[in-house]
Formats: sequence, C-alpha cells, structure tokens
Amino acid sequence: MGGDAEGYDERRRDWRRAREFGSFLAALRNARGMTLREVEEATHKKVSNAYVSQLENGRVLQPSPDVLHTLSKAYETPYAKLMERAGYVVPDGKQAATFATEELTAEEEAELLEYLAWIRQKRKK
Amino acid sequence: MGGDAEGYDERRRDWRRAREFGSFLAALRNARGMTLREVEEATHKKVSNAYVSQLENGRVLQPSPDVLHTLSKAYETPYAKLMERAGYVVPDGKQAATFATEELTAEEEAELLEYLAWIRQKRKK
DNA sequence: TGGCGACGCTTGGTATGTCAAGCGTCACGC
DNA sequence: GCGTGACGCTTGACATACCAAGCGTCGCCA
Repeated sequence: MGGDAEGYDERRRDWRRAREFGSFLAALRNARGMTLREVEEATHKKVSNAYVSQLENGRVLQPSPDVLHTLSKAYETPYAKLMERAGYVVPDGKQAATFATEELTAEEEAELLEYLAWIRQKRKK
Repeated sequence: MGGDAEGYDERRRDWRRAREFGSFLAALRNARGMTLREVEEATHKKVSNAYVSQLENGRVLQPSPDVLHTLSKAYETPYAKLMERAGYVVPDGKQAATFATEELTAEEEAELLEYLAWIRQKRKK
C-alpha cells in the first residue's frame, strides 16, 4: 500500500500516530530508567539505539512487528499493546485492559508512566 | 531488521517461508476461483494485482500486516492465520496491558489513581 | 583547563515493500 | 487471419524501514 497519489491526509494521520507512539515508547523507557544504548543492549543489538531514537521522535511510520516484538521483551510490556499502539490491527479484537479497567488515552498513560518513575525515584532515597 | 551483514541463512529461511506463504495465498485464491484482478477489486484497489502476484511467487519477504488484513477480508479468511503463515509472531489471545505487568504496590496504585483524576480534571477545562 | 565517557540525535546508505504501466500469451468472435 | 479482452507476470520508480558511524553536549575527575 505504499505507492502513493493523494494520500495526503493519510500521511498526516500516520505521522500523528507515529508521534504519539513515540511518546509512548519514550515514557516506557523513561519509566524503566534505561538509556537508548541500554535498550539496544537489552535487545541483543537487534534494535539499534539510533532506531529507537527515531521511533521515539515519530520518525518511523510503521515499525515492523518484529521490532515491536523485540522491544516488548526489552520493556517487559505486552506485544499486543505495542502493536495496537503502533496502529496495527490486532487479531482477536480482544482489547487489552489497561490499569484495571480504566481506559487511558495515550497521553494519560504516558504521563502516568512518567509520574510512576518519579514516585519510585523519590522513594528510592 | 534491515541493514546488516552475514544474515545469510536468515535470508534463506525468510525466502523459503515466503515461497510457502505464496503457495498458501495462491491456494486460497484458486479455491475461490478468483483472478488476480478480481482480488485487487475485492480489496477496493488497496492491494494491486501485481503485488498479489509477487506475493504468490514468494517475491515478498515480509508483507505488511495491513496488506494481510486487507487480503484476509477479500478471502474471508482469519487475519491471525495469515499473520502466522507469513511468519509473524502473533499476539497471544488474552494478555494483560501496560500497568498490569508493572508491579505496583498498593500505595503506588493509589497515588497513580489520584494523579489520573487530577490530570483529567485539569484537562476538563 | 583539558581529556573522557555517556548521553540523545542526525546523517548517509542499503534493502525492500508497493504500485502503475506494460509485456507476452491465450482464447474467442468476426 | 486479426482485433480485442482477460489472464499472470515483469519492470522501473519511489517511499521508507533500519543500521553504522559520527556529531555536539554535558558532567566528571585529575
């Protein structure tokens, strides 16, 4: 579906989603206090730090499921969730519940993850 | 994951799988007695007949999930099955979501819920 | 002050997904 | 025989996923 022609608004939408997905990924990483290079290492070099950066900055429109699967392991986060967030149709239609039946928007979830990181760091001392 | 070297055997395996997947797709189409162009039409031009041909002949290593999803509707065949046949890791039916795999203490959960309420109220305006 | 390592990010290149256009073939009606 | 249309397939072009290498910055220690 890559060809083109007049897919102007679609491009825009994809781009927007990529940005949201990027923030989400970044929140995930920050919540775990990992650096880009640590992520690369955690994936056994299967995903480069450069690429993770591009993902987080929304510079990738459709990261491959394989990459998402690898990242899901590095972040210990459900694969289906990443797929869904990246904009893929996920088989089974069965939607993952978040935060015990709460429905969170992307931003809310990202903010909560950041806040959680903050809480934990604060308590650490 | 694209760019590197020495992925010789991997390439070979991908290629082999692509061929198998191609036959599978061809069988699906033949079973329904559709021509390549009819498939293109059935997908509302979302997948070109040229591309279906390439898929069937194993010339595509990793067709995107979106294409598979479109084809699954054209062939009235389960999406998950196509994903699996194409070699993707398919998410497990039921799976917990982000915060479920996070291990939250009671206080953390309480604080997060409070914070969530605050976020939402703030945004309400 | 100056070197040094780690950080996030940018850049250039390669591989490949995807399509529009077109090719050669085969049947069929004239 | 000769158009005419449908078929599967190939080709050329373009967009984009992904990485290796490198850049600029910042904190740290001698």
